[in-house]
Amino acid sequence: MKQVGVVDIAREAGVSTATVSRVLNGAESVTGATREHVLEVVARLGYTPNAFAASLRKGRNDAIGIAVASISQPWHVKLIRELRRAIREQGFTTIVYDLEHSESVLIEHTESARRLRLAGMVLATGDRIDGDEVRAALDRMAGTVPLVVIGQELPGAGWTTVAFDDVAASEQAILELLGRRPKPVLFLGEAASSYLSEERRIGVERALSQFPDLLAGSELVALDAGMDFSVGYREVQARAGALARFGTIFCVNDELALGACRALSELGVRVPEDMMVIGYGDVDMLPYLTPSLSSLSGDVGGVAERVVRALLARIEGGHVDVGPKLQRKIVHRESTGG
Amino acid sequence: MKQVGVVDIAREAGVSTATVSRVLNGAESVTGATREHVLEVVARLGYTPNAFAASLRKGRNDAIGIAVASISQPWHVKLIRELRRAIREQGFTTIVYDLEHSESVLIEHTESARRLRLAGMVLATGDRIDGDEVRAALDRMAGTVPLVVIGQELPGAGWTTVAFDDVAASEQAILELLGRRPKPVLFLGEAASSYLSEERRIGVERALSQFPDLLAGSELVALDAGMDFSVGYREVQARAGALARFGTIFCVNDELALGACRALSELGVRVPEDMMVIGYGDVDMLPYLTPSLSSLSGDVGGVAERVVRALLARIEGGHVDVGPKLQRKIVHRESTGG
DNA sequence: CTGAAAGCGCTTACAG
DNA sequence: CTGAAAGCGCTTACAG
Repeated sequence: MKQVGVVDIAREAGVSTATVSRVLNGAESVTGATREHVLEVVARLGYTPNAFAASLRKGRNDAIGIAVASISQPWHVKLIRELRRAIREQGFTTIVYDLEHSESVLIEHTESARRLRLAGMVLATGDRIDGDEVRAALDRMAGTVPLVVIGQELPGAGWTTVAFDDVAASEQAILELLGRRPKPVLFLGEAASSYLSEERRIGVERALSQFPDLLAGSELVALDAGMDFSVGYREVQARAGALARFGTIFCVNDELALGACRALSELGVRVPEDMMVIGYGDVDMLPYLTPSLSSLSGDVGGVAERVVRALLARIEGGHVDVGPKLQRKIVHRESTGG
Repeated sequence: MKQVGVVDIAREAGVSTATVSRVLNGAESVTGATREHVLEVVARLGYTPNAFAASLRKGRNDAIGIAVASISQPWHVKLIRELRRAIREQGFTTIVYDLEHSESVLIEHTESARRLRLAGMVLATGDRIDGDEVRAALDRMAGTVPLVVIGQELPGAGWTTVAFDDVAASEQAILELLGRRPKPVLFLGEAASSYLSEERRIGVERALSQFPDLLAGSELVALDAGMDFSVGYREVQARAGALARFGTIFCVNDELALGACRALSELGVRVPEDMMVIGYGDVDMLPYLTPSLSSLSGDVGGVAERVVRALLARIEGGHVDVGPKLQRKIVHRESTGG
């Protein structure tokens, strides 16, 4: 069964394919009566234009890619929602890519973006993108697809960056928590593969360096095993005997913090009385946990807005000043004493 | 700056565009030397084929759509991962659609699927799809795009369904829990808009109907407000005075169960001593909550495998017997007494 | 306001 | 094993 095309519609409606195309693309010039008639035929024959033919002819694709490190992480899902909303307001469609924290998947997606001649691409990941292969793939993609990266700045990159000031956020949070309880900190971060962890660790160190004795007692862990609940759980369990020396567990994301809390509860360590716990991202579920979890929150809608503004500027061949890094704020809940 | 195309490669390599195409599509017939040379030129000029032109000419698209009710729900994300893996093994690419629990978004996506001439579509949602408009859009899509639906069966539908036997799962779970504690049940489900809730409610009723006095004391709630943490929390809070009469809170998903637990904890109701709580889906985080949450789990990988098998059969114009409904099993954790 | 015709960039019978 | 040429289904100058 052959699908119906413009020519079928044109023949049936007694007009040219040009007129059909004009009606379907909302051209002003078509007479009311003609328009009605064509639309009636389109509906009757159940015609849907072939997107490939249209894009090929137009020489452009109105889709913008949204690539996130992992759709398993609620923060990224929130970001996707906000970006979609902002992008659709500008008349573009979106296509979501899940990187699954994998370099090879990212590289594949850059190729897909090129093949599809995407109008633009947004990349949000805390994983490093400065490895040789990844960097080359991104540079290659950015050559034809305007790119905006969320979260990390690379020297000499051919794209725009929108980011939170995580160094400052971490520093300030640690100072505030040390004010509540001046004891060493256990920082659960990720190894060299994570740009975000690096930034956040630097902030923590910066704050602690004001108190050399506390810094000496602190432990800044660099994990290699991903960042989910199980890892937070395992790392705290592994330090069961040494927990008394810490006053705060500072986690590079909310999932780690959740896992850490579970381990503490099993070990009989009370939160926040014996240990404060805080995460990063301020995901929706945090108020509903027991204890409810404190976190460093950031304005996702604000990020989306900036990203889209920057992307549109790039698409139109210009640049735009995205302004200073965005600020985070600390949200206290039970896990830091409310 | 015009993008480079096959003709540029052909000219530079001193061959025809046909040969370039053959090399790029892995045809057997090309000589080793020619192949090497063409690939060298492709790499040197940084050529990426135009996906629109290729698909238009080939008359097909090797992409399969995966539409889920909401990517905010971890169970759906797990499903996406498994489906992607299974689909890619078959040589297709995937494209993810987030329905955001919205009928209009679903309808838009069916149109997108038609325009893109997708090779197939997988739809996973617990929301009803038998409303007039939605049903019409799905029928229309299924006319050209092979469709497999996960989770709900519709009479006379032109697609294949793969589903869990949720009626049986709920019935069995309730019977088991009544064995542990013969008290009335508070069921938190969704209103008429949810097919899944309906199935699960029926199972619960079926089990309770064996114990008329318990059925009389039970309450089967039909919520209208979505299914996230906040709803579970609010509904339990709203029944603060009446909780003593129930022995179990049975939730239609894990997020509701999490919210319910938080409310119970605030009200000083101990889980599981005073109240058992169980959810649906067995999401990854459950073991790390306090208390850890019991749930009805299902084999997501098994679903993905069946779906892909059914979809391939449809794509090739045939049908396939997907077999009986899949079984769930109850996973006991602290919230039901371990 | 409308139509005839060219052409977007590929792939694939067909011929050699 | 390779090339010349047709054609996938649209949209858009161009002409009327």
